[in-house]
Amino acid sequence: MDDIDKKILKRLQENARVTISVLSSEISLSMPAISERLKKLEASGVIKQYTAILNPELVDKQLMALVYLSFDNPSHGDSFKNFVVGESDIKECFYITGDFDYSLKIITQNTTTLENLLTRIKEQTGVIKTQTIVVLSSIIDRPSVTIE
Amino acid sequence: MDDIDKKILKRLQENARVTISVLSSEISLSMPAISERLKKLEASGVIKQYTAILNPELVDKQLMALVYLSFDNPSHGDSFKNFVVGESDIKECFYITGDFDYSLKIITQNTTTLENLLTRIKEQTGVIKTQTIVVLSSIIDRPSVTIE
DNA sequence: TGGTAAAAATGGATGATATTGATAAGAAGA
DNA sequence: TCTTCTTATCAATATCATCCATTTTTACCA
Repeated sequence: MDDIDKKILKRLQENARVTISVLSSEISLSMPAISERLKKLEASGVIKQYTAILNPELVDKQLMALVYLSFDNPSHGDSFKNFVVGESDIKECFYITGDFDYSLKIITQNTTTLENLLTRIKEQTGVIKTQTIVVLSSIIDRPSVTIE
Repeated sequence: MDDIDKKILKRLQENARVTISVLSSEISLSMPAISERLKKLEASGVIKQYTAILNPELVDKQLMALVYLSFDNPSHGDSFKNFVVGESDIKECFYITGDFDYSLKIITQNTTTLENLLTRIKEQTGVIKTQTIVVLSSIIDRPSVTIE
């Protein structure tokens, strides 16, 4: 991955719908050259996905919360993973160091839907401790890793 | 925003580089109609951004950490925000309820770069307490909010 | 250093895709 | 019912992406 690839990635992070012809003129490389590099970046897995970032308030997801939880023993990891994958309002799930085992980021409609989700979480077998923190405001929320 | 708009958004979340002609045939609506709806969704701010999600391991960002911090009084919010905006390894910064004032999600190169960033964070005026949690593994990491 | 093979870039032609403008269909309100 | 606004379609044009043959560049090794 050289400087040209980094320029392509940086541009696609800013705007994933940028055309190859625009990339071509900005980077001063022919369109087929850009196109081939892009295909390789996609095939190699450097680019995981192209996605549209939506405004949460405008699609009726007004509440963000962070939930931490612990299990009585580590054997419940697989079933918990299946649960988490099926809950579309759980946006992040990390296995972490510290007092808790997992951290979750939840983006949901309102306190009612949060309450229901928390109930489902606490019903998972092996969950012995949870802590919920409500996000009051988002200072920054950058997608993914960035190329310098 | 009707069902057709939701279909467009859902598809763009899956793949932000999907062409209008593909959307047109999938949704059974003419290309100009899709194009116009898309422009409106962009102009209204429902679509905040199109971005490429990169593989952190393949762009040399191997370490994720969650940092919590408190201020001695609320007056330092503005300067802290400026600081956070300038630190590209800080991916999320939320003002939160609970024992701490802010939560940060950091994606960085290694323990050395994390240490340096933590030092800079603790140097911010008014910071009286921090806690750092290292992410061991990511179970799920979904971008943004989703349309059902 | 010079020669060779592999990789990457270019240019022009072709095919696909997007936009424009004119027009028609459908819904809401007087 | 008529008007008006919105949203759709169609056809033409313009733009864009891909393909393929050729050239240039890079990397490697004698």
